[in-house]
Formats: sequence, structure tokens, C-alpha cells
Amino acid sequence: MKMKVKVKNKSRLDDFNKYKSHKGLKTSQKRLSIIEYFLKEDRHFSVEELYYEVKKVYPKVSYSTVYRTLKLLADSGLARICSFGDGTTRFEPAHKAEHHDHLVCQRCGTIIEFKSTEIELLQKKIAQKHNFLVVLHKLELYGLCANCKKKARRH
Amino acid sequence: MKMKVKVKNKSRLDDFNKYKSHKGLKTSQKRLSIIEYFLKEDRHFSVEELYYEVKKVYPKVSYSTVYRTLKLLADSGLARICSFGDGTTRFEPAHKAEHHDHLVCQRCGTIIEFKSTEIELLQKKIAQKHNFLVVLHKLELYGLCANCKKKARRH
DNA sequence: TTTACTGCAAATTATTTGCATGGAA
DNA sequence: TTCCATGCAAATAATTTGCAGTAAA
Repeated sequence: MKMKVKVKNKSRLDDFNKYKSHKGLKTSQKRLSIIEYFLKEDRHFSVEELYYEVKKVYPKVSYSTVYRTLKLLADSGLARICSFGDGTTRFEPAHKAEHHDHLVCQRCGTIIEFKSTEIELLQKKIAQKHNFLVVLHKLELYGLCANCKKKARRH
Repeated sequence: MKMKVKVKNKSRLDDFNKYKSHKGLKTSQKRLSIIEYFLKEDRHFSVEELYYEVKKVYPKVSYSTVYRTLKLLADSGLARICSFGDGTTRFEPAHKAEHHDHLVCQRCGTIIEFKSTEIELLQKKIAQKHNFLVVLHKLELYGLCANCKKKARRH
């Protein structure tokens, strides 16, 4: 089980290495640490979160480096930008973005992922009708999660 | 035909007036002009677009006023925030946002609206499964529009 | 050695806010 | 007259960039 995850991330890291040598980049410890953490956690991150995470290992790391690394990840196709309208940008591993959508709780900020092949199919149909080539999609449902709904009822 | 649109917008303006008196607000010419233009055009606007539009009538209008008015519109429920990941915030009439989604061309920026009751139905089901109360949804398909697809093929 | 990578501070961009003044009610 | 609305300039906040020093290749 654990093995599988490791192998998956390794292949993603390989993708990045290909991109890296193609662009003539170097491998710094900090950058590697950011990328590994990002892939290991396998969920969406705000720049701030990632910054503080990496700071634990490299206390001198700067926002610039985190921003620059995330940009590289996005360019190489490993990360996707996904913001939830709170004024900050978030990134998530591209392979997840492909087939996951989000329920976003407006009260507590919890984000629940879901997937629906039925919706994806309908999206494809709509795109076809408009002769549109879909590169990526984004579906978010905003509202109250089960917990906050319960709390709201109490008052 | 024209009549119908006018009546529709009038009723929205009435909604705003209700909100206005509830909040003890006043009616300034500039604010009214922004709101009327926003409702008349009935599509999404960046703050910048709206600013320059209003500037034609009131050359001295400031960004502050546009921002403040759009905030009022959002608070009163007439406008919805909808950003497309280019770093700026857009607003669209709420009644449109309710049942329209977007195809966004990443090449030329064209935005095509579509609606799908089937997808809406599936969204409801998903929300139910997670015991989630949906307040609003957002579905965007990013890619190439028919035109840009054609151009891309040529080269 | 060469050239990319980093931190820092300064620059940029989008948005908000404090304050004195003008304008509805 | 009483407050709300406005413009302006200054303040924030998120993100980017120039530059001089540091570290991979």
C-alpha cells in the first residue's frame, strides 16, 4: 500500500526531472524539499501553508522561493492553480485536479473532495456542443458542511 | 420584448431599494448610474471595465466608489463575485449566476455561458450524500474556444 | 568556473480605508 | 442640519522582481 504511493510520487518526480533538465535547471535542497512535501501530502496548499511547512526544515526559506517553486511546478504540469475566492492562490497536484471537484464550507473553510464521472460526461457533451476543447475544469459547490449546518440549526 | 427586460431590471432595482432603506443608505447619482449600467448590461464585469464605463458619464468617479458600490450590490444579493483566476475579481448579476456556468477560453478570454439542469441535479445529489447545504455553485470549463481551436490547428 | 538559486528589500497590482468635503434627506 | 457618499491619498495584502551573495554542475 505505502509502496504504491511512493512509486506514484517517484514517477511524478521523474516527470519534474525531465522538465528540469529540459530547462537546464539545477536541484537545490530547498526546492526539492518543497516539491517532495507538496507531492507527499497530495492535497491543495496555500502558498502560506507550504511556506510554514518548509520553514520547519529550512528556517531561512523565503516566500520568493516558495512562489518560484510553485510556479515551476505549475509550468511543468505537476501542479494546478486552484483558488477558492478568498484572495489567495492555492495549488494542488495536477493528477488530483484532473478528476476531483470541491465542496467548500463557507463557514469553517473545510474542503471536501468528490468526483463524479456522470458530471464529467455531461461536461464533455456541453463542450462538444460548443465545439470547445476542454483543458481543465473546475467545479465547486459553496455552502455549509454537515457540521456547520448542525451548529447553525442550534441557534 | 424590450418592455420585459425593463420590468425585470426595475424589479431588481426595487430589491436594491428595499435593501437600501433597510440599511439607511442614500441614493447618489453615481451609485445609481453604476447599478443601472450593471443591471442593464446583464453580464459579468471586471471592476476596471465598470470603472471606465461609468467614467464616460461621470469623469470624476473613483475606483473607491466602484468597489464600494459593487460590494453593496454583492451584500444586497444583486451581484455575485466570480473570478476566473487572472488575479482580478469579477461580478455578475446574481440571477444569472444562479443557473449559468462558464466556458472560458484560455487563449482569447472569451467567456461562453451555458446551463445544464442535468448537472445541477447531479450536484444536488452529491451535496445530499455529504449532508452539505449548497448555497452557490461554480462550474467552469477552461480550454480553447472553437475559433482559437481552428487557429491552433493551422500552425 | 559557470550559471542557476536564494534571501532580502523594493516594486507592482488589486483592493481597502481614513479623512475632509460635498450632497441627499 | 444631519449623516451618508465621494475623491483622494495613504495603507494593506498578495505576488513579483532586481540584485548581490551562495551553491549546484
